[in-house]
Amino acid sequence: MAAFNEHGYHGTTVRDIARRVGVTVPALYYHYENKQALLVTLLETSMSDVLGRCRAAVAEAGDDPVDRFSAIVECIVVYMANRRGLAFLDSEIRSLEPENRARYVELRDSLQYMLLDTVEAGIEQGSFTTPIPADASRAILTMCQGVANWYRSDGALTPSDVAERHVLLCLGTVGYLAPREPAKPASLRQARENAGARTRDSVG
Amino acid sequence: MAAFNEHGYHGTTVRDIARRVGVTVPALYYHYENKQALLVTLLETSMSDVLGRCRAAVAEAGDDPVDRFSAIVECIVVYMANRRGLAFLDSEIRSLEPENRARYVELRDSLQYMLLDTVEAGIEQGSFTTPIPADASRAILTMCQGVANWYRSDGALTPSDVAERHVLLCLGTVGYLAPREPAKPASLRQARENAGARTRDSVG
DNA sequence: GGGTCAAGAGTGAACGATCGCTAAGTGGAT
DNA sequence: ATCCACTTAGCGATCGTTCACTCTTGACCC
Repeated sequence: MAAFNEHGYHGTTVRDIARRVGVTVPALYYHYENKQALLVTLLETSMSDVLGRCRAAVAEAGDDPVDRFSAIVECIVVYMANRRGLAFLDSEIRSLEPENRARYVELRDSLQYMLLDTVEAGIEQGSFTTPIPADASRAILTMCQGVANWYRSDGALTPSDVAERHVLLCLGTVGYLAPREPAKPASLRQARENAGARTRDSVG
Repeated sequence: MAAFNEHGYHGTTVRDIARRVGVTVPALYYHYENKQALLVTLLETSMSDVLGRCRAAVAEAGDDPVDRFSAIVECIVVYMANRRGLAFLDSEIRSLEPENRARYVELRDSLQYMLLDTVEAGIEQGSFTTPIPADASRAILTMCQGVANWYRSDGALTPSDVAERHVLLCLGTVGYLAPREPAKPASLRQARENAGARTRDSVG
């Protein structure tokens, strides 16, 4: 993953991967069919992982669409910040053969639909106001995945900090306005109330 | 650009580039020092181009931070939708040698600061309410550049449509709330008023 | 329990192909 | 005569991949 992330798929040599793992090249070919299989395995397990975590987070979040939405965003951002190696996720799918690419896109779409479901639920109950939930969901997923591109663990913000900020940003993107009843995580509730407070100040 | 976009930097052969251009390989080397120079030229001219367009758009937009902000977002998205070949922009900078990479990052930062300036101006006049303008600016730039990754010209939306929607989304991201005096482009004014209308409905 | 054998996991060496790049030469315009 | 734009041919290096082989482990039969 580190190698693919540093040099890209074509820029990474099988010899380099073997060296990092600490085995010889034919040993890699004993476990994986070819170079592409290495990338496919990496992409699919990673995407499945983040998808699974988001499903779990959403299940824990309860019934409120706003909580569910926040949980997904938080989950994705924390994952991306903690595992920066996945920055290349979306930029290397062009190196996949069609059927491998299709399987990966399917996983990614699951995540986007999950997001879209909560956004639409939020709109239905009046919490979210965006007239274009599908575009908003795609944009949010893009900006959350983008975190992996710039986050550095030696910076000032922890992954949780970044996640909290992105929850705030994303709530704005879907047109969330009014502050709500206290949510479960204290940090999220605080961020949301901050947004709500400023909202009220500005609206007057 | 098409070749780099399809296969990535390392995945593109000099022979392929030469073939697409319609010349032989040494003819390329007569005009460019090496393969990297081809990528550098492409990245820098493209980034300078979008930066110049944004500067022009912001100059035309007048003094209102909201108008200026909207103009930048619209400009970037239209550019990305029209020239999809630039999708690889941010994913190929890792293939650059350090000094080339630094020059490109500098250009990109100019764009981000331009965005940040308008966001902060908007906050100062009370139009935008986000407490984290820097994070918002970065997130917005990420999601606007992301348009190049999925936009297809054979889809239902024109570049202008997509730009309009992203203006709406991005206004939400920076915490824009109240509808304002009519702006210049009718489509933008309409989108903004839609957002405002729904905002008022929801807040009650 | 000792001998046999098959499978698993890995190695060193090398294959053909293709890569980025260049030396040397050609034709035409100034 | 000289430079520009470009060509053909081919260089050495490196790529993904495979061949043939070794070593270890564990199951099996007598």
